Amino acid sequence: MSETSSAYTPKEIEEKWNQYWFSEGLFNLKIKPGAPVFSVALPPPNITGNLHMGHALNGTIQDVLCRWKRMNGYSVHWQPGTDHAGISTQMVVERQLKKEGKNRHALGREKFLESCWQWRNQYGNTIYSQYKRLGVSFSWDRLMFTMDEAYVRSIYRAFSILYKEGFIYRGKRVTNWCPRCQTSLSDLEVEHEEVKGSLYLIKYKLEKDETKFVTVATTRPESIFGDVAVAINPKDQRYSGLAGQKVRIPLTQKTIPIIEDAYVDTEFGTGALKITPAHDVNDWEIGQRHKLEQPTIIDHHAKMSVVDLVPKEFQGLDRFEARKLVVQELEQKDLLQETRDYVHGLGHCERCHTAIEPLLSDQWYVQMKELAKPAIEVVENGRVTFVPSRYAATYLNWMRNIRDWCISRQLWWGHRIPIWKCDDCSFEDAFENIPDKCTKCGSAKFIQDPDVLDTWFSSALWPFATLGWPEQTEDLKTFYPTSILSTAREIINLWVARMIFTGLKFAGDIPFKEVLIHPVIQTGDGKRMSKSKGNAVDPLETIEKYGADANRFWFASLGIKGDQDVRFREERLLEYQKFINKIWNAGKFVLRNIEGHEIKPIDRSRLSLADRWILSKHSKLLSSLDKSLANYDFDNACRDIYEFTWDYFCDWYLEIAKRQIDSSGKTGESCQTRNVLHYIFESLMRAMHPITPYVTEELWQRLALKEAKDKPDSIMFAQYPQADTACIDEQADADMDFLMRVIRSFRDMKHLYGVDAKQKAEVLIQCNDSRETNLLSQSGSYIEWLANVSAPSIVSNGGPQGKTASDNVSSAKLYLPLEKLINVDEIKGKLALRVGKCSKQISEKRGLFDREDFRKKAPPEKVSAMAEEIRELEQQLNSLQTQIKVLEG
RNA sequence: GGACGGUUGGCGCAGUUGGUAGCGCAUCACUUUGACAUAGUGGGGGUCAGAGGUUCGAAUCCUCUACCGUCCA
Repeated sequence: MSETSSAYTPKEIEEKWNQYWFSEGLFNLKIKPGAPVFSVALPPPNITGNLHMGHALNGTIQDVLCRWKRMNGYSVHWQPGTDHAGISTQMVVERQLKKEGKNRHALGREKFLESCWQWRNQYGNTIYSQYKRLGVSFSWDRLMFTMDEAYVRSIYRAFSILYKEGFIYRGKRVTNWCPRCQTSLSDLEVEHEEVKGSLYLIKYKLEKDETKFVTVATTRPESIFGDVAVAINPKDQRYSGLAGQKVRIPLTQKTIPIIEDAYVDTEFGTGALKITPAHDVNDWEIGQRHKLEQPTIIDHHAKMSVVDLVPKEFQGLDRFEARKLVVQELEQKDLLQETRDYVHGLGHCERCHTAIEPLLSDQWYVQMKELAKPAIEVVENGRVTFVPSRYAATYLNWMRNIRDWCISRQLWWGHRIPIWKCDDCSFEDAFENIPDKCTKCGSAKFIQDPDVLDTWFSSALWPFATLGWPEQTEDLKTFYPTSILSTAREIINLWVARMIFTGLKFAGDIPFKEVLIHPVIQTGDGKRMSKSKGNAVDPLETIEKYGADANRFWFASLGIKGDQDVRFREERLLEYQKFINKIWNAGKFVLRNIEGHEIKPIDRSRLSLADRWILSKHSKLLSSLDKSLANYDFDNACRDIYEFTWDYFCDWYLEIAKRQIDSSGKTGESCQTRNVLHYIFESLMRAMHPITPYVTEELWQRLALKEAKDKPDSIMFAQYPQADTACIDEQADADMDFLMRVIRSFRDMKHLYGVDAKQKAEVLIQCNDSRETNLLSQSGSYIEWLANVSAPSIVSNGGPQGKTASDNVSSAKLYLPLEKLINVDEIKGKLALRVGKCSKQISEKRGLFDREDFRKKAPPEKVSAMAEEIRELEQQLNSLQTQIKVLEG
């Protein structure tokens, strides 16, 4: 970066400071004895993942809070880490093996796991370097991985507690089976999607009288071989008397009973439901109620099983092939009554998008009812709160209707379920340490369960397992419960809920006090971003293009309390890139002006109006920032910073400061101006630092007084600026506001009448109010400087005669004599325009004011304010009309 | 089917206890004065999805409707 570069170059600055922050180890966890604690656990990204918009947004939110708290003197711990992502990682590694012509079964479990570790060590940490570019202040010396040794110990302890207390059981249930991934999935890992399919109406002939039949509606005709009953609603008149009779399964002639069950929806299809317990969750439940068999007729690969129930010609066929063939044969035999187009929800594997096959299988479950109870209570009684609060309902709805959690996965990569079973004596138990023989009979054939745990089982322990639980470590005592958890709403049930119940169960306390749910960033046209659709915007590219600070400012400006979805807009990044550039240039200006001058504390007794005004605005900014950050109103914080910096500091104060420095060396004002410039800008850098760490570090390092003994190594450890209420000066605000209106009015008049902006026009102000007269004479130079007019002459009465533009601001009447400046003829038309505009405003306001009800019932101050507005407008109109007359005469 | 969110100038959005609408981008005009043309100055542009209600007065509160989106069944 060179002193003279006019545009900000983010990449250069970001690399420079990243290098410094890391080489000095500034991000390493430091516990300050006695200081308040702020603790955050980063939602661990998946080792197969790359940084996406959600990570970047969420990272920014957490970083803003962590940096803010750190600057406020807190001991801040932000726990970073990654999770092993069972299915994803296994898929990635298997794909790689396939390219090499290998597969995991040929390789064997042990070798396969070696490949997984190899892959993880090579690629599993890329997301860290991506987070680094975003500038997040993790406790970088505390990286954790869910398969680290210490972490695994926590998992085995947690599992074994649940097992010994009877919360974990093995059960044969219909689970979501992914035929591609060859594993079961929890309900939450299944995505429901609308698909266009068909509803087939199939005739099941009555055993007693083959001329009669019951028509059953189904979307899965291939499953008829697994039917064990046809169910009807007991209230359904159409089928009265049929219960207890038998029907024949088409194509096989097997007889099955007609049963009655209130579950059957009479409105759906024909009102007769075929029951296939092994291949449908609801059918399984009905089957349980009626003590029916559960024959499996589709296998783990979603092919028709080789069993007697399935006719030979279908055995081994893929389920969709079989469907076609079944339909064909039904048609041939006139057993297909009708085929209707039908759109219905179908479960797909979240990872590979294969249609889920509901399958009866042995799985491990966690009994949830009792565990959920305290987790519901802590949200109901407000110990854990959601921001925005509406998400508490999402959470409670899930938890109150909680079903048991299927925690076993038929994978190799992950935490192998710590249950051993003896081949000889059938003894089975959970162990935290690997046993070498059966603890009951001593047999060596003591074999560990082949399945691994759901990845979310390990993630559920994240807030305390990372801190050393089950050991009562200092870290755990200091940083648990954590302060906030920030995440996306899609994992409230998947993850947040599970952390809350495990936290209460194992760590004995809530895992966090507040849950911040940020919006989801969609594509520009409101679609969900996804890698597979190829419509995802890569935050690394936008950081490269616009700079990390601009990206972070955008993320923060989205806030978390507004819309639940926001659309990606490149224009916004451009806007904030320009804003960072603006700050850069303002910084350059300040630096250039203080160079070679001794900066001292501000002498309050020698301040100009503009100095007092900017100090007042600055104090107001700081107190509002404090409130905004404490309430997680990041959007408000950004707006306030943007407005202060651009509209007040750059547009007005800097322009006045230039002239103050130039013109009034002898009064000593220039010296105060430099002090004020430095004071405000240095403070602004600290105020902004949590949002835009790079540009603020760069400028602050250059601004910070070198002689200051206690100057910290980085702005990240500097004190967050506090509002100085003594600086809040309502009178200065009002006075500046008046002068700004006068200045704008002169600019406007010059423009309106086509006066060359560079021409220093002679102006005159007539004013009767003593306060405003004083103000105009004391600070009249602001008008001269900023409106580019001559020093205004102020008179108490008698405006100029002749061809003159005029305007009213408060009690002041502004005159701009035009004869010498422009062609007077043009003016008339322009004045007429203004008359029209002014009259329109008056009639609008009159519309309200002239209503009797308004004057009678509205608060008196509102009525008088309105009257005042109208009076001013009328005066203006009057003045305009007079002007036209003057010009005409 | 249930729950939630959104609908404000061309686009993206503000609008905290109701007082007749603001910002950024874009657009038009003027300006290259030494922080910044990734700039400055000024202008034009909306009656707040629709309907009804409460009120002297509603973008803001209530009811219904439409459309878009998300989550859970």
